[in-house]
Formats: sequence, structure tokens, C-alpha cells
Amino acid sequence: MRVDTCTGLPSPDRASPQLRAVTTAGEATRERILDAALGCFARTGLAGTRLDAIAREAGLSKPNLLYYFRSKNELYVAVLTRTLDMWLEPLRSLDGRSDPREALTHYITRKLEAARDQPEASRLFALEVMQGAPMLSAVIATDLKQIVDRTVRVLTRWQSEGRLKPHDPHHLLFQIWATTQHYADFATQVEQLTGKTLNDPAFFEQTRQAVCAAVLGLVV
Amino acid sequence: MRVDTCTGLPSPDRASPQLRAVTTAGEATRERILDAALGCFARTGLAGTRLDAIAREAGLSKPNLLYYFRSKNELYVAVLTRTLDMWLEPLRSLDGRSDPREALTHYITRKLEAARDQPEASRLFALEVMQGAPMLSAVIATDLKQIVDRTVRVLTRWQSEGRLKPHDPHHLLFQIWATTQHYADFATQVEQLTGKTLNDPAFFEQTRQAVCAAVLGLVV
DNA sequence: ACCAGAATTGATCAAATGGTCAAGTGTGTG
DNA sequence: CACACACTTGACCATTTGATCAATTCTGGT
Repeated sequence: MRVDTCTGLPSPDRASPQLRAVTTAGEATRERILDAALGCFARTGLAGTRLDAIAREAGLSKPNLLYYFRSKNELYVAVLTRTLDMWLEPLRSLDGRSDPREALTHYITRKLEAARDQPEASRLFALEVMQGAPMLSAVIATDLKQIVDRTVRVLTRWQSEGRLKPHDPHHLLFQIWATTQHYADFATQVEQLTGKTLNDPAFFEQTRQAVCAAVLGLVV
Repeated sequence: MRVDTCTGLPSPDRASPQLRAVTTAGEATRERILDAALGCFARTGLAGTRLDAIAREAGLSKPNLLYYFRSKNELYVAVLTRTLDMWLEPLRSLDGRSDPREALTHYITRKLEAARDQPEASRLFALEVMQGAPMLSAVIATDLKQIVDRTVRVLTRWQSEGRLKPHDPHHLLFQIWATTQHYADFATQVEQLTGKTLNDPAFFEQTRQAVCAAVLGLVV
């Protein structure tokens, strides 16, 4: 039986040996649950979220939810892993092929679009990392670190080629992450203080240029 | 009887009419509880923190804790309000009297020192704001907004005097907040990726200059 | 020494909540 | 039709946990 490496709990096999067509109905419900769970976990955290709430938001009963995910923790990890790839993707596509200025602008724009379009994902990871990343520390230490190391090498190379002003690559990344994710994680505060949201196209563009100016002015 | 505006629950009178000397013993325990609670709430959030844990960390029994604070929620609000002033202080002292460059450098440095010396406070507020600031929305909309508005006016004046390059003051503030608080809120990630902590003086100075460079390069 | 009130706690309660189970419903296949 | 199996749920259980209370100890003032 396949076992989830994070929880040690068994996870339902998607493709049973009989090659039975993947139960699309069940798969759809599964996705519905994951969507609902993402919203709840991002809003109130792991401890603050009740299975009842997720079940209600997904439109089914609590036992039925537990039919798809054996425990709250397993569901939480499932949400985390499902969202992770999508979240790391922008960084992966920051490679050394293009022009530094263009690459950084593109990366910032994508990160800001993510902050606008998937604020729940941002908050979920923020909550998780802020609490010591109990479920993600392994991923951070391996996957994320690997991508970051690669990116750092790219940035360093650009610097040695004189295409980028010298500036610690780690701090550069942190600044991009911090400034872009801030608009998702602290959206409440941003809205209370400015009255604007990233969903407002004008505000989005204004924010994008502000972040780009700070970062690009630093290294280009 | 004095009533807490946030919880509606009565709070112990610090100065009773009889002018009895403030019970320093009780006051000390109270502080000890608040300290322990800050640590716990910052680590695991409101819902994830058990009164047991706080009591244990403060070195007393759970009923005794509830003798000082009538409910978990009241304790949470008490921690929040006690920490708030300290947290807002750096921004208050960013006034128009001094040189823009010096003022911003000073503010960033203080914020980064706060991120190093009071990471719990940073995480506590981050958790609270990220979850929609249910307890702080009033404070944000009034107190914080007032200070921010004042600061925005100062920055705007500097810009109109030509002492600062034009750049949206709100975004400038957000960038300072985001980049400085990032090193407290995401300390786990920063440490996993760089192996360093703000407690390392060299790393602190390096970070400080990186943040200053980004912000000052933007407006000076 | 005495007393009033602060401080402290073991025992206990009631509610919330994650999780189980047996029983039922639907559905595709031989 | 019948069978197997995915799916669904109401009722229920066990544990956790915030909160209460009666009873006891400590402490400062007279």
C-alpha cells in the first residue's frame, strides 16, 4: 500500500491495479474538498479550521469528507502538496536564458499575479512557514533550497558578467518574495490603509511598477 | 467596573479606589503570563494554543491563569494590546524633522532590530492580520491609519520639496514593512536557505544594508 | 495573633470536535 | 436481475479543552 511520506497514513490509490477508469465523480469531489479546505486553512489555519466547516463549504457531510481523506492532517498535507508546485513554478521559470532585467520583471509580475489570483495559497504557506513549517521543513530544505540555489547561481553569474550590479542574491530573492507576497498576506491591512485591492487593475499596475522599481533600481 | 472594549469582559482594576499599593506580586505574575502567552500565540496562533501550554510556560496552574484573565480571548486581546504600542513606536518616531535619508535609514534599522529582538510580536501581528485581523481591524482602521496618514503627508512633503524622488508613499511603507518583517515572520525559511539568523551581527548588518539600498535607491 | 482578601489549585463540568461504524443508496457490469 | 463496489450519511464515541467552583494557602495590615 502506498504510504504518505508526511503523515505515515495510507492514501487512496488513484490508479488501482485493475486499471479501472479513474472514478471521475469521486475525483471531482476530491478536488471540491481540496478547494474548500484550501480556503478554510488559509483563513483560519490548521488548528482553527473545523472539519465541519470544510465539509459544509464542499457541500457534503463530515463522514463523507473523511471517506476521501482519512484525517484532518492528511487533508492538510494534501492541500499543501497540491498547492506547492503551482506556488514554486514562477521561480522555476526564472532561468538564465533571458535578459536579467526582463527576467526579473517577468518574475515579479508573475509573483504579483499569483498574489492577486491565489491569495489563499500565499496565506496558507505563510501560516505554515511562520509556525516553523512543521509539514514543509523537509520540502523547504530540499526542493525549495535546490531551486533557490540554482537561481542564486544564475544571479551570481549575471553579476560576474557585469549584467547585474552586485547585490546579495539571497536578499534580492527575499525582497521580491516579501514585497509581492505582502499584498496577498496582508491584503486586509493594505485595503484598510489604501482602500485598494490588487483586483483593481490600476492599483495592480501601480504596485507592480513600485516593486519593479525597487528591485530593478537595485541591480540593473 | 471597567470593561474591556474588545471582549466585553471585565478586567481587573489595576488601581483600586483605596489607593492600595499596586499588588506588585500579582502584577509580576500577570506580566509573566503575558510573556508566556505572547510566545505561545506567536508560535501556534489563537486557536492552536492551549491554556495548559501557557500556564505551564508561565509556571502556574490553568485555573490560576484564569484567575488573572477571565478567558482565553481576553488574554489574547491583552497580549495584542500590550504589544501594539511597542510595535507602532518606530513609525511614530518617523517625523519630518530630520533629513529624509537619515530618517528612513533610522526607521529601517529600528524595524529590523525589532524583527531581530521581538520576532514573536511580529509573528503575532502577522497571524492576526492574515486572518482578517478580527481583533485588530478597529485599531488598524483608526490608530494605524492615523499614523500612516501622517507619515504619508511627511513623505509627500519631502517629495514636493524635492528632497525625495517621487514614489507612492504607501508602497514605500509597505516595502519597508514587508522586507523587514519578512526576516522575523519567515525566519525559519531564511535560516534554512542561508544558514544565517539576524542574531548573527554580520548577517544583520548585511540585511540592513540590503534593505536600505533597495529603499533609499528608490527615493533618494 | 488575627483577619480580610489576594492568590492558588485539584476536581469537575459542559461543549466542541476529530474520528468511527453500521446501514443505506446509487451505479455500472456480467 | 443480481452482484460488487463506490459513495453517502445519521448516530455515536472518545478525547480534548475552555471554564467553573469549592476549598486551601499565602500575605499584608492592624
